[in-house]
Amino acid sequence: MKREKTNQLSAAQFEIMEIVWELGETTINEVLERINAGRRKTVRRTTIQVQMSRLEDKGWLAHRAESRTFFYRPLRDRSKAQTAIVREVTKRVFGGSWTDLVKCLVDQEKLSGRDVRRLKRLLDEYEQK
Amino acid sequence: MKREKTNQLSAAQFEIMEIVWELGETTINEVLERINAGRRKTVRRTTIQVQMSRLEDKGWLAHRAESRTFFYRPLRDRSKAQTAIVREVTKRVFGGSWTDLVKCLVDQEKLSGRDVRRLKRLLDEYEQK
DNA sequence: TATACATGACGACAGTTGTCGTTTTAACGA
DNA sequence: TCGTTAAAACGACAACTGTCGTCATGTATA
Repeated sequence: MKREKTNQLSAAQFEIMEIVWELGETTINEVLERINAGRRKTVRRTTIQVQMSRLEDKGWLAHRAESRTFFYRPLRDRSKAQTAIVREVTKRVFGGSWTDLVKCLVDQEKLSGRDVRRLKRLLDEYEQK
Repeated sequence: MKREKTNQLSAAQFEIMEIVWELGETTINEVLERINAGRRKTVRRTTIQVQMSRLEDKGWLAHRAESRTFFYRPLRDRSKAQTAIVREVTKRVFGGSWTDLVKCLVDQEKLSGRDVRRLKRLLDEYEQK
């Protein structure tokens, strides 16, 4: 009956986090502005506000108040979040096989020649260690 | 106010699909048995039933009735589903950069020497074409 | 000072998800 | 034939999500 709680980022929440990671310490208005920049369908301020509160509940953000305005800062790294997501997908979708994931990428034939060379270089570097 | 509908697989739904992909054509009971095999916390039959109905609504499964029993079969490939998920993650989490995704994997230092060699071979083959 | 304005607080709502419990009904065995 | 039983149908519910609208209040301005 009870579902375990995850504190995982939803799509909209990740998008907001991206902006906070980029700006370092920021306000609802700044995030709102970024979110709505070049968007056909814009969202309201309260939407962002609620999501940022939820992000705080989940432990991704913290804020301090300066006068009437809240300044939010990220509590966790972007790379940590990315890693967690990739790990989850690898586990859930590829039975934990990292190579199967990469194989899936390669099979999509979306990699350019440069991409391939870049990856090989990455792997070479990795092998050095 | 209106959200676009996705027909994307949820975690629990993907897990059920995995079983259907493996078994080819199967019943609720078979799926239930697999799901509950080696699980601390088991789920009820209706849980599976509801999820499989939802999968049918979303276009992932179809069924035929034989006597009182429904036989379900997958309508889409496993690899297609995997690809869709990887593509979505790449786009949403890595700004569409496949190489950044792989870099994230490599940075986790979870790849074994054999993994690396396997990947390099994969890339070599890919380069041939 | 009086008032408009900006900002966070609250509550709401429909859609999805993960999970059940209960009801109906067809099929099978005594 | 008739009761038992297994399957699907139905409906429910709490948690989360994406999105609002409205309210209270402190702040800055005329």
